[in-house]
Amino acid sequence: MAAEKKTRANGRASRRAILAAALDVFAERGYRGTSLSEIASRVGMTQPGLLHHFSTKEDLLLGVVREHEERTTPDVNSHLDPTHLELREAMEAWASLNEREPVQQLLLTTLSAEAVPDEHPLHEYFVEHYRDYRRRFAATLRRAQKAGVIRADVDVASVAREIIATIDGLRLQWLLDPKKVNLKSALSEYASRVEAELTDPQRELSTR
Amino acid sequence: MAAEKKTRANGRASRRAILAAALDVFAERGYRGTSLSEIASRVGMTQPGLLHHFSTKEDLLLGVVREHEERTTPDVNSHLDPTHLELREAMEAWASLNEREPVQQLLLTTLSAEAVPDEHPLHEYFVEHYRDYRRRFAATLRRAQKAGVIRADVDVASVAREIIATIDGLRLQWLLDPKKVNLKSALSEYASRVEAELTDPQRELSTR
DNA sequence: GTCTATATAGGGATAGAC
DNA sequence: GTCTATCCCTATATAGAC
Repeated sequence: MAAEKKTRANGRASRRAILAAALDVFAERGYRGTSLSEIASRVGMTQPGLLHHFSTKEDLLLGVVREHEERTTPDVNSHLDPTHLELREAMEAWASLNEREPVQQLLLTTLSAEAVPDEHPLHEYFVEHYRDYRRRFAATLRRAQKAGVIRADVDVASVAREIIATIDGLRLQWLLDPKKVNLKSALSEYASRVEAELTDPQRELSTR
Repeated sequence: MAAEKKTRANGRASRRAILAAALDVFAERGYRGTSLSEIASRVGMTQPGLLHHFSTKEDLLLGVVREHEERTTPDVNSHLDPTHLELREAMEAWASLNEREPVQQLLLTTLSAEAVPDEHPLHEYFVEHYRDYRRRFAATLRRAQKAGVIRADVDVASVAREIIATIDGLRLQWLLDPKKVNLKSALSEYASRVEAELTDPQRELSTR
C-alpha cells in the first residue's frame, strides 16, 4: 500500500469529481453548450486529462445520466403507496428533497428539452423515460383504483400523463422564478385538487 | 422602379427569409447550439451576409422572439371567453392550430428550458413571460368566477399556474413522442377534468 | 446587399512525455 | 493518471471589395 507513487485508486476519486462537476455544467448549459475544458478546470485538471476517464463527451454525458438514475431522489410515483395514495404528502416530501438540491431537477429540465430532436444523444433515453414513467404512474393509480381509494371511472392513463406533465411544468416555472413560484406549495395545492377530484364519490366526469 | 440593379427592397425579403430559417434552427438546437452559418446557408447566403441584417447572433435571436410574439397563434388564455369558460373547446382549438405547425411550440420548449440560468439572453424575457401569463390567466378565471361560471372557492392563481404548467408538460411529452402522446386529446381530457372540478357545486376543497 | 478574406477564439480529440 | 503540444474543425465578428 505504500509502494505506488501517484497512480492507483485516486483515479476513482477523479472520476467521481468529474461526474459531480459535469452534472452541474450539463444541468446549467445542456449537452451542446457544455465544454469539456470547463468541467476539467473545475476539478483542477486539463481537458485531455479528463478524456482519460471518459473517452468522449458523449461518454461523459451518459455517465452523468447513469449516475443520476442510480443516486437521484426517486420520482413522485415512488413516493406513493397505492393503498392510501396520499398524493399531497408524497409531492411535498419529494419537493422538499429537491428544493435544497435543485441541480438534479435542472438537469432533467435542460436535457429533456434539448433531447426533443431525434439526433440528440439522449433522445431515445427520454422517450423511453417518459413512456416508462407514464406506465408506472398509471399502474399505481390502477392499484389504488382496485383498492377502492380512487373512483372507478377515472381514466388512469390520462391522469398519470397529466400529473407528470404538471410536475414538469411547475418545475420549469419554479426554476425560472423561484421567488414567485414555490415548488412545494404549488405541488401541494395541485395535489389537493387532484386528490379531491379522484376520490369525490359525488363527481361525474362529463364528456359533454 | 427600373433604375436599381440589385439593391433595394429585396433586402426585406432576405430579412424575412432569415427570420424564418432562424426560427427553425433555434427551435431545434437552441441558442447555444445554433450556428449562424447554418441559418445563412439555408437561405442561400454566407454568414457575413447574414450579419448585414442582424449584427449579432443575439440580435437575431431577439428578432425571432419578437416575430414570434407578433405572428404566433395566441396562447390558450386568449382563446377563452370568461363568461362561458369553455376550456375544453379552447384547448382543442389551440391544439389544432399547433399540431400542424409544431415549430413555434418547439421554440418555446427549447428556449424556455435553455433560459433558466440568469446569463441566458432570454432569461428575463421568460421570467416576465410566465409572470404575465399567470396573471392574465388568473384574471380570466377571476372574471369567470364573478360571472358565476366557476365556483367561488377556487384559488384562481393556483389553478392558473397549474393549467399553464400542464400545457407545458404535455407539450414536452407530445414533442418527444408524438406517436404516443396526442396533444389535442391529452389537452381535451385534461380540460374536461378541470372544467368539472371548477364548476361542480358539490365538490368541497379539502385542505385536510 | 452580398461577397471573400481574415482575425481571433474556442471546441473535441490524439500523440507522446513523464 | 495526468500533462503539454498539437491537429483540425467550427464559431462569431470585422474589413473591405464589388
